[in-house]
Amino acid sequence: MLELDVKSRVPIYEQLVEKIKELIIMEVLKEHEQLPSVRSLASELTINPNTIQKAYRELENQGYIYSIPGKGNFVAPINKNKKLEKVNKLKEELKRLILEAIYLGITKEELMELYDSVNKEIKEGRR
Amino acid sequence: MLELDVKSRVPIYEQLVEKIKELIIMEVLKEHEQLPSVRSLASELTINPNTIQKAYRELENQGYIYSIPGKGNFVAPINKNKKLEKVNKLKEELKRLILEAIYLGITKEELMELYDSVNKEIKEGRR
Amino acid sequence: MLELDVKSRVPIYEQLVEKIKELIIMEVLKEHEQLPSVRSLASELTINPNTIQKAYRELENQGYIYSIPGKGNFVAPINKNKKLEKVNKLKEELKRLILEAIYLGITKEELMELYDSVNKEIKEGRR
Amino acid sequence: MLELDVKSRVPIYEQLVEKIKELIIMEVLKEHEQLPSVRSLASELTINPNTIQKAYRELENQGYIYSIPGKGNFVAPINKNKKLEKVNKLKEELKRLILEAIYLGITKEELMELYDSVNKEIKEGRR
DNA sequence: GTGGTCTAGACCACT
DNA sequence: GTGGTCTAGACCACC
Repeated sequence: MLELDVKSRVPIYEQLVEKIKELIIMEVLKEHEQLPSVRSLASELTINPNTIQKAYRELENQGYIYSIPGKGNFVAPINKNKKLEKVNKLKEELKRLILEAIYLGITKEELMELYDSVNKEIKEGRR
Repeated sequence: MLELDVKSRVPIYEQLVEKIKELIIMEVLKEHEQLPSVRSLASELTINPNTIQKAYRELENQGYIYSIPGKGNFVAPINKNKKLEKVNKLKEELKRLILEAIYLGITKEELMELYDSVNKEIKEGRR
Repeated sequence: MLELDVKSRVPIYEQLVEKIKELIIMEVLKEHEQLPSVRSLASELTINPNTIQKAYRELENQGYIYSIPGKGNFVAPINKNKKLEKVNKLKEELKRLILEAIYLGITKEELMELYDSVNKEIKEGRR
Repeated sequence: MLELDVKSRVPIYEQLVEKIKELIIMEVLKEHEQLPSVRSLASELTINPNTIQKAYRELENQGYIYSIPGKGNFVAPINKNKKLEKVNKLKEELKRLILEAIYLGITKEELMELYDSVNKEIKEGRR
C-alpha cells in the first residue's frame, strides 16, 4: 500500500506524509480511524521509527491527524477544507505543466486523449 | 527578470535552472544568444559566482546551453530528439497528475478550462 | 588504489570519475555497494570534500552511482540500454582511432596483437 | 582542410597543433614547405592571430616546424622519430580503449570488423 | 574579461 | 555521520 522510494531525492518522511494525506483525502482512511502504530509501521516498512514519528508529527501539524498520547494516532475529521486546498494545489501544478506542454507544442486534443487514457485505465482496474 | 527566493527549500541554483530553462523554451533567449557572464549575473543577483556556475553547468548537462571557456555561455540549438524525449517525459508527468486529479473528482471539463486559461495567459503575454 | 596526479592538466574530479568508472565497469565495485563517504575519501586523498562531491555528482549524472542523502553513495545497477549506448560510443571512438592508425601504417595484425596483449594483462590480473 | 570546433572543450590552439601535426606526419605538408602566414591563416579561419601564433610556437617547441624571422614558418625535416613517437602514443590510446571494450564484452572479431569497415571506407574514398 | 577548478569553512536536513 | 548547498577567495588557461 505504502510504496516508498528510498532512492528518491525527496525525504522518506515527506513521501510518507504525502501518501497518507492522499489516503485520507481519498477517504480510504476514514474519520477517527486509527493509524498503524509507529513501531508496527516502522517494522513493516523496515524504516527507522524516528522517521515515522516525524511524518506523524508533520501530519498532525497540518491537521490531517490527531494524536492521543498512550492510545495512538487517528484521522482528523475536518476533511472538506483540506480537500479543497489539495485540489487547488494540484490545479496549480497542472497549470505549470500545461504551460510547458503548450510551449512544447502539445495540443488540447492530446491533453484530452491523456485524460481519457488515464480514465480508461482506472475503469479497467489497472490502476 | 530572474526572481529568486533565497529562503525557499529548493536550492538557489535549481531555481535558476528552472527560470532560465523557461526563458529558453519560451524563446525569450534565442539560439546561440549569449547568457550573462557568471560574474555579472552573480553580482546582479548578489549571489556567489560558484552558485551561478553550478546552475550553468546543470543547464549544459541537460543540453539547454553550451559553454565556450574564455568566451561565455550560449543557448544551445533545439535538438529534435531532445525535444521528443522531453515531450514524452512531460506526458508521463501529466498522466500522473491527471490520475490524482481524477481521484480528487476533477472533471475533464475542468482540465479543459485549465488549458484554456493558461493558453489565454500566454496569448495576452502575461507569461 | 586511487592514484591521482594533482599536477596533471586534467582536473582532479575528472580523474576521480574515470578511475571510479573503471572500478565499476570491472566490477571491483559491485551493484548497490557503498562507496567511501565524501569526507572519508577526501581526508584519505588529502583533497577537498567539495572536489569529491563534484566527482560523485558527475558519476550520478552519468548513471554510474546513485546517492541517498544522509546515507551515502552507492553503485547503480547496470542498465542494459546504458550499456548498449556506451558500447556504441566506444565503437565510434575506436573507429576514429583506427582511422588514424591506418594512416600511420598500423596493420590489422598489430591491432590484433594489441588486443591480445591487453587481454593477457587482464587474465594475469595485472589490470 | 583545417576544421576546428569552437564549441569543443579542447582549446583552439591545441586543436590547430594536433591537426597540423597530423598533416606533417602524413606528409601532406612536406619537409621545408612553408606554412601559411599567421595573418592569412587567422583571417581564413576567422580566428584571433594570437591563437595561431601560439599554435605555431607550440609546434616549434615540439620540433615539428622551424621559424625564420621575417620569412615565415616551415616544416622541420626530422619526421622519423616524431612519427614513431606518434605511433606509440596512438597505440597507448588504443590499448586504453580496448581495455574498456573488453570489459564491455566486445570481442576480437568485432574489433576486426571495425578495422575492416574503416579500411573499406578509406579505399572507397569516403574518408 | 571569460569560464573552470580548487580550497576552506560553514550550515542544513535526513537517518 | 551522511550528502547537499552556499560563500569567499584564490589561481589558471584561453581569447
